[in-house]
Amino acid sequence: MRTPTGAGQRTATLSDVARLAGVSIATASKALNGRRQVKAETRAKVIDAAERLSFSPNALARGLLAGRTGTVGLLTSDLEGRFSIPILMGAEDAFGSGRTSVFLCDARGDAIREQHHVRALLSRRVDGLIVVGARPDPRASLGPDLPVPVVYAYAPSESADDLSLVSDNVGGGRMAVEHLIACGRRRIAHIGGDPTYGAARDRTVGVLGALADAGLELAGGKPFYGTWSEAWGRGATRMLLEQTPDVDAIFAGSDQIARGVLDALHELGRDVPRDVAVVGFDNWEAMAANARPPLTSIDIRLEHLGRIAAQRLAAAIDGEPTSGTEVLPCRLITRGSTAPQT
Amino acid sequence: MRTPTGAGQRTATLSDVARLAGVSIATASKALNGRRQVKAETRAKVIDAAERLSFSPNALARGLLAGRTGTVGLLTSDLEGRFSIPILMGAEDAFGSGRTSVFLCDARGDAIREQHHVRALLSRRVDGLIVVGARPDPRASLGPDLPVPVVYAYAPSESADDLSLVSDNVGGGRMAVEHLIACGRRRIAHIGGDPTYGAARDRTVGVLGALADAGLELAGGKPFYGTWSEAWGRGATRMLLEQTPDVDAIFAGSDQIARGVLDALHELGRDVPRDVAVVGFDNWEAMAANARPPLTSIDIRLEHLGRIAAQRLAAAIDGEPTSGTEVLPCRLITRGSTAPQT
DNA sequence: TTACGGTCGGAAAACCTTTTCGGCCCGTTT
DNA sequence: AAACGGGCCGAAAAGGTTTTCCGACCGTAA
Repeated sequence: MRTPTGAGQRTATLSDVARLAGVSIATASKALNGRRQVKAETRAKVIDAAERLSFSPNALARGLLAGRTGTVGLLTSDLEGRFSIPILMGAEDAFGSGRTSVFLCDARGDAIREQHHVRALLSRRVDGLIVVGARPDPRASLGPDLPVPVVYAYAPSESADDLSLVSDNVGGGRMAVEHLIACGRRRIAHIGGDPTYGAARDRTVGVLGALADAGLELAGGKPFYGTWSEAWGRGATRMLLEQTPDVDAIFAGSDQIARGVLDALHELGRDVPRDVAVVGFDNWEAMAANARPPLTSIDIRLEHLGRIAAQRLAAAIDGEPTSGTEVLPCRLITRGSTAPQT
Repeated sequence: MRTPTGAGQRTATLSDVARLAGVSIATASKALNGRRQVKAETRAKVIDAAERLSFSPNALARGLLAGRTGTVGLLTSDLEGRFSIPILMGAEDAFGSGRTSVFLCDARGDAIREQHHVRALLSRRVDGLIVVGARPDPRASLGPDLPVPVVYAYAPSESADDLSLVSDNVGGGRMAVEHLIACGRRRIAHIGGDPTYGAARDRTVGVLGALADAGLELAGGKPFYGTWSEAWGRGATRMLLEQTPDVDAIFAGSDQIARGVLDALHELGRDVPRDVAVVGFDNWEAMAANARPPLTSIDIRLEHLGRIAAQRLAAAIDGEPTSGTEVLPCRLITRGSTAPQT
């Protein structure tokens, strides 16, 4: 066998440790794992030997024996990592510094690649999978007969037998509008994103609900739908103001759209937040915090989503599976674009 | 043993396949791996049995035996995934649909977490590591005596014995200015990022080089340094225009800064690109493509970086290690903010 | 009929760790 | 003095795969 590169010697194995410590392999194993059938003195000798050899137990052998690898796959389809990295962080946090590691693979929204990765992960005997879809709409299930539990996050599975975790877009829309109302706004418009996204429509549902509860009408008469782009935010704002000049608040379907909204308002000479308050969605830090003024936004708490996903997955691995769709609440992040009216 | 959740039956093993096919384990293995000491008819029987049981070989057992796992760890410290996801994609591409998988872990720039992940990856016997730093400056080496080869990408290692891959910030700065000159600009200013970043200073070096070659001076007299934010881009632009009103081009140290520059120029009544051309850096799609006008930017080709990193790592794993720092060229992406003067 | 070469299948070792069970030794009790 | 019990340690099996080597069988040539 060729010696690996930067590598020094072949990695030490347990029998190397045992030999150096002058004990059997079994005793070495027990000593290192805290089993208490070894004399303290013997244990110390073994531990010392292990350190000297910088021994690290072979997780392959351990996993082979235990039937568990302490490994979880996070399969994403996110092209920019905006969603998956926070979810990954949350999941890592949930597993803490324990034995379980989370590994991320990117399928790029390609079903072939996804299949490839699933096979690779399963052959490596991960204990479970977290699947993060490309967009928040329901996606095809990986199937009912996988050998490990699966949790779908961000995008739910089409199958009700799977466990899915999604964020509460209806509640988020409601939250945005309630905040605007609390800021004293009454003529609230909504510039949504791509209407082929369920999330876009759900947010509108929340908007209309909150308005109805407050006895208000949607300014502009109807929600505007377009694309998830700044350009659409600009265009829609111009249309809206032309048609309904007395708008005093705009809830945008995403932070990108909100950036366009801010831009257009600025150009049209409307002060934000004095004349018009603006709320975005996603709390995409780079977009929202750097806007002028900084953008109030609905945070969908992806880290939290990842943490819950990991908890549910751990429970399922331990034999307590769940199914159905769990809807996680959003959170309002207040910034300058909605400073309450004075 | 408890049966896993969504799981059906225990996963099939090679001996299950062998039994179903009526052959020995050895023969089953050879049949599935294309060894040619089995009759075609026997092979067919085995393959059929494997499919019926949806057999997938246990990579743990295989790796244990082979001393190789076909696994590479991508250890990142990137908080938003803007850098690591493209690098991950490039690396996955380089390994193609072959046997090797790339798994990403996030250390969040925390040395403790990084150590933890390194240990976890090594105990799982990855064949190599790609380390992606948090920022493009040199970072501490993981050490010379790891049992597997390591490639540092984006941020070089402090040790010359390691192999590092970085993007050519000097060349990128040069490229931006040369482009502006080619567009007919002569009074070119530079609004850089955080001067504690080597990358910020390197880009300036390229800028000054290109200007010198063309016999030009830097407009504004000196490069401006600040932070990597839109706010800084806005502020610096205002300062710059007050002091040097006849500027006809601005090269910004990042796309975020460039967004601020565009914003300020717009506010000051300068048309882009007619009065002032603007070039950004990073080619951060969401920022650059949605700017108004769309932003010409220097692309540091992270996918390419990931691809090369994977190739070098593969070579090192195969016993042909390299060391030193390899500098990869950038690429200019032309958009509306520098339409050539007519 | 015997010897020989080639083809194909199987037994067994190896990879590394954990755990069970048996055995040894020493001290204590009857 | 004999028996018993407890504390420590080691032998061995198990987990799933690949590979090496050996043996069996068949057909052909002498």
